[in-house]
Amino acid sequence: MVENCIASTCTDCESGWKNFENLTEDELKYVCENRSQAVFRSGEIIFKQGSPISSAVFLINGMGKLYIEGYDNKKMMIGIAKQKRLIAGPGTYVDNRHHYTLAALTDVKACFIKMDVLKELVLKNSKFAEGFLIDVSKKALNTFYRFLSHSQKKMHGRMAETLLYLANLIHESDTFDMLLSRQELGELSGMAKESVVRILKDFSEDHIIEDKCPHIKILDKEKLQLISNMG
Amino acid sequence: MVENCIASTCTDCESGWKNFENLTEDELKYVCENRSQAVFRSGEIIFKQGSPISSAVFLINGMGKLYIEGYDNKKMMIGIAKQKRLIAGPGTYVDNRHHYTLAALTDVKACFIKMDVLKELVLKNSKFAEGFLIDVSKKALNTFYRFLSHSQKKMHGRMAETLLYLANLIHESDTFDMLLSRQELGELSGMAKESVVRILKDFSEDHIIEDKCPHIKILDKEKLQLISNMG
DNA sequence: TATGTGTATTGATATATATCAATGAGGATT
DNA sequence: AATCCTCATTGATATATATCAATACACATA
Repeated sequence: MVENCIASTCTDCESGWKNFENLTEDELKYVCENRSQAVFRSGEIIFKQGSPISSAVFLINGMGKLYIEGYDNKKMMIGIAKQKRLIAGPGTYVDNRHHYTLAALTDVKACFIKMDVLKELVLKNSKFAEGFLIDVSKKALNTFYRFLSHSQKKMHGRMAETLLYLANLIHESDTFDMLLSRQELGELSGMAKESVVRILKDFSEDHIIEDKCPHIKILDKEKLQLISNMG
Repeated sequence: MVENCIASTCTDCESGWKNFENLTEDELKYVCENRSQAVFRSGEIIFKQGSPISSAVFLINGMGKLYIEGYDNKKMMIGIAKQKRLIAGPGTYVDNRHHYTLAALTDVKACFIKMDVLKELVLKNSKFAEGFLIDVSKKALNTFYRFLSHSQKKMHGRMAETLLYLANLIHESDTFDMLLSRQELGELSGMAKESVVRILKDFSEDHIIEDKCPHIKILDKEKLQLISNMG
C-alpha cells in the first residue's frame, strides 16, 4: 500500500516525532523497516485501555481522543491526539499496558512502530533516550497542571482553559470547527454536558466567543485567558 | 561532617535509589563525590516551587510533603516523600524548575546530588537512563490515577484512598501516627478541613478506623478498600 | 494559674454543580 | 413527507461540598 504512505521512508516523513532527529541514518532506517500503517474511520478505537502496548502510534493525519474509562463507566478525556506527537502512554516503561484508550475523532491514518524497536534504540542511543525522557516529562507536567486546574478552578475557568487548549494547541487558530460533542467537551473539562451548554451560552452572551454550532470563534481571548487564570 | 552520614559512600547507602544499581562502581563513586547533606527541622522548606533544580534530593531519614501552591494560595499536596525515592520532579528535563515545593514534616536529613552529574550519567549509561525513564513513568502514572480519583470519586472514597495510601505506602502498617494536620489531609485528599473531620468521624462511628487523635488504627481494611474503590 | 495561639470540632448556611425530565432541532432512513 | 435517531438546550430540583461562625481543646508561654 505504498500509495497510503505520506513518505516512502521515515527520513522524509512530515508527521515524524522530533526525537527521531536524534537517531543516526541507520537507526532511522531500522525504525522505518519496523513500521506499519492503518486507516481508521471516525469513532473507531485505535488502541484500548488495558491492552498490551505493542507499538508506539503516530497519527499521519486526522485527530483522535485519548480517554480513560473510570469508575461507573465515566470517561475522563486526557486530550486530543494529532500529528508529530508520540502516543505511547506512561505504561510503556511500567507495565507495558495502555492506561487509556485512543479513538479516532475524524478519519485517521496512523503509523505504528514496534515498541521493542524503540526500547532497543533507547538503550543504544542515549540522546534518543534523553529525548524520550523529555517527552515523558513534558506529558507528566501537563497532566499535573490539568490536575491542579480541575482541583482548584471552577467550571467557567475550566471551560475557558479547554477552549484555549483547543484553539492554541490543537487547531492553532481562534476560529475552528468543534470536533467534540458537548458530552465530550464535558469529559475533557470535567463537568456534565448540561453545564457545558450553559457555560458556552454564558460566554456567547458575554461576546467572548461566537458559537454557531460546530463553528467556534474566539472573540475576546484576553478575557478568556483571564477567566481561565481563575474564574 | 562525616558523623552526619549514614554511610561513608553511596555504595553502602541504605537510603539509595534503586536505579543506582545500574551504575558501575566508578560511576557510583563519581555520584558519591558530588553529593552533600543537610539537616532540616520540621516545617522547613527543602526546595521551593519555581526555583531552579540544581540537585536531586533523597531523604536519608524523616518525611516531607510535596505540594503545589496553586491559585488563590490554595495548596494541593502531591504526596509524602520518604527514603529511597528520587525526588526530582518532572521539571528536570523540561524547564529545569521545581514545579512543587518540598517541606519537612519531621526533622529530616537530606542528601543532595548534583543534577548535572545525573544527567551526564543518563547520557553515558543507557541502563541508568532507562531506569530514570521508568521512574518518571511510574510517577506520571500515579499522578494520573490520583487525577482520575479526584475527578470521579466522592469525598468518602478519596479519604479512604488517602488513608490506604498512608497505611500501605508510607507507614507500611495499619497502625500509625498521623503526621498530617486535618488541613493537610484536606490538601492531600482534595477537600476542606471540616470535611476531613466529618468523614473521619463517620469512619470512626462505623468502626472502620480508630482515631485517637494523632494515633490512627485501621480496623476494617476491606471496607476501606471498598469505599475507596467507589464510595 | 492565667493567657494566648493554633488546631479540631460542631452546627448552620450558602453555593456550585449534577441529575432529572421535558422539549427542540438537524440529519439520516424509510 | 413521515419516522427515527442522536445531540443540544432549557428549566426544575437534588446533592455534595465549601464556607462561615462559634466553641472546645491542647499545649506553650508568661
